[in-house]
Amino acid sequence: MRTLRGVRIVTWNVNSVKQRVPRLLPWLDERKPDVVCLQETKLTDDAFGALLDDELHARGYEAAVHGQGAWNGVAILSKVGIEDVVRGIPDGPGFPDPEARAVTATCGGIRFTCVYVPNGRAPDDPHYAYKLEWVSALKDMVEAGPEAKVVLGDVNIAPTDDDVFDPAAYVGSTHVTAPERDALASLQALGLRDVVRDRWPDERVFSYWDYRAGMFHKDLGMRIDLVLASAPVAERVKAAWIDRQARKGSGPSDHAPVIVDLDEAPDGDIGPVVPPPSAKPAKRGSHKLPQSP
DNA sequence: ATGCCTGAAGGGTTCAGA
Repeated sequence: MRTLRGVRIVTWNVNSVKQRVPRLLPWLDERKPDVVCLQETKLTDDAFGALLDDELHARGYEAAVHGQGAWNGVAILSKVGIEDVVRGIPDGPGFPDPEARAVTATCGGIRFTCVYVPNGRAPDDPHYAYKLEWVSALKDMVEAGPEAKVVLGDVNIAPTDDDVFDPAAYVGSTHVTAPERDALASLQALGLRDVVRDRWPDERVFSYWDYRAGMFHKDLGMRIDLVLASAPVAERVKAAWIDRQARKGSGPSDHAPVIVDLDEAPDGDIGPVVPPPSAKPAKRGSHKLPQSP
């Protein structure tokens, strides 16, 4: 366990950990996070272990995985211990059966809940009602947890219109509707702070860009991958940023990792808040909608 | 074209993702 350097925590929807191994392992070596929450692993627990156990152990990680074949799947990797693992949301909703969308563990004294919130598909789809029920059940579980906690992952909800490249492009779609935003706000009302938005209140900050139509190149994305921290954790944040570098190059996920560095001293001077140069988001500006030919 | 990529499963195509 690190006691002097603080703790670096991450959430990253990797969109198939099997396909992402060539990006994930070098990224772990480069960024050296202490706790990594992964979503859309798309592997059973046995397959995850066969693929990654040796590579992770060699890097000092223990893993708590909750997966299934083909779809969904979450995992927490930790260098600072991993205890009291809970898979899924006990008594939570399913479609119709429970899906592998949450895993919770205590790492370095903080309770981490790694989530992959259901997509919802469309506001009139049964998956949309399931999504709202799922977030409500998540809130109940998190509320019953300890004081020092972080809920992080792909929440599939853009908290505000500032979190999408153009609100007009999403009218009638999921991820931006009032009931979804209300459900997210109810979760945050437990005292969870959106630490990336807190750090970049007026900046254009996205975590997901569609693979198609050069959306990443044009920086037309959404911010749907969040790190929500309770006060004892949020007070320790010394940097919070989205690693757009990991979205570049060949074979990326369509999501970028969200990185949060916590200072070790809960009540000490946290010093200047300065991210790496590559982390500075572009200034918010006007952007055209993608046009159909 | 109104799902423009990508991944998975299963089968030469379809579904799902946000």
